[in-house]
Amino acid sequence: MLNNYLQECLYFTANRLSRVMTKMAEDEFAVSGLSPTSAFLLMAVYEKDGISQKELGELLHLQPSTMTRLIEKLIIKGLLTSRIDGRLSLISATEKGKALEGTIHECWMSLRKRYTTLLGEKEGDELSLHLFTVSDRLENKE
Amino acid sequence: MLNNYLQECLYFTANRLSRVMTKMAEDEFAVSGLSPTSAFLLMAVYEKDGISQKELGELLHLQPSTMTRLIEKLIIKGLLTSRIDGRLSLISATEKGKALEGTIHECWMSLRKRYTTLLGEKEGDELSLHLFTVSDRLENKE
DNA sequence: AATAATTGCTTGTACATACAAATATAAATG
DNA sequence: CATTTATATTTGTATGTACAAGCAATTATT
Repeated sequence: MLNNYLQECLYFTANRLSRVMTKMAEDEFAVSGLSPTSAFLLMAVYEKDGISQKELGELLHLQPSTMTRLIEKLIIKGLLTSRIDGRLSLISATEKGKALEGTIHECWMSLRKRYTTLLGEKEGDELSLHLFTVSDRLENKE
Repeated sequence: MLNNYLQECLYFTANRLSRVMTKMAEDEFAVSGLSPTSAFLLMAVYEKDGISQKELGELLHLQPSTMTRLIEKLIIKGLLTSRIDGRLSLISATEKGKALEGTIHECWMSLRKRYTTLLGEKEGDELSLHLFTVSDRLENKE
């Protein structure tokens, strides 16, 4: 009976999956010396040098204060720089930051391989896309 | 291109969904004065008075140290008691804890209603069950 | 029975994320 | 142009969860 509650509650199942995936991702990204989220943040900066902090937050679906803290750490590590433009904070990768691009990409591929091996490639990708659209539906309507 | 990375990465989509659902659940459980996880812990104790801390952890898929901390808080609130039996810690609800059963059940139903309204009842339930089995598959095979 | 190994719980510490309030800049309105 | 409002960021603080190391109690081995 309680098991039903747990399996049927999207709060619980989503959080559990999140914990499992986080552990797996931290494991795969460990060789880069970065948390998975920081790694993705860097990827976003590779794609668009000088991207604003706000836009980064929207991409990653993280709160402004969280962005401040994440970026702060990466600046301290010497991987990012920021310059202020009006009320925007524009973020770029340093040389040291750019040097990590290959490693990060490899980590991301290992991670993907690891879970698609367990779930099947098709199912893994479909699930991920599904979760993306579900989050949208849950968030964008009030 | 980056968007693809984000939509295709189960780490990201799972974590995003987890954040969305956590916020929704905290919102719905607020009237009970409990975090959603604490509320589910109490539900587990209602179902099996004197359940061991270990078994609770297995049900909720949380680490032992996390269980210690969660239970500790609920004991301080006067909702649970624990007694030691050998190396097990057996957990029961106090009268005050039992008095919350109705409220908690209502919160859980509102939460479920809230997301099934957005996703459809069938899809919401199926997704939850799916995430449950996916987590199992990702965890139980090494 | 005495020592070793296992099991369950706790404690210290750390990390990711968030909210609320504060700050700083820009835009809009009178 | 002065004042209000909106926007982007930062800071202080809080919460949930976990890991690693330690402690305590039980079980196994000799």
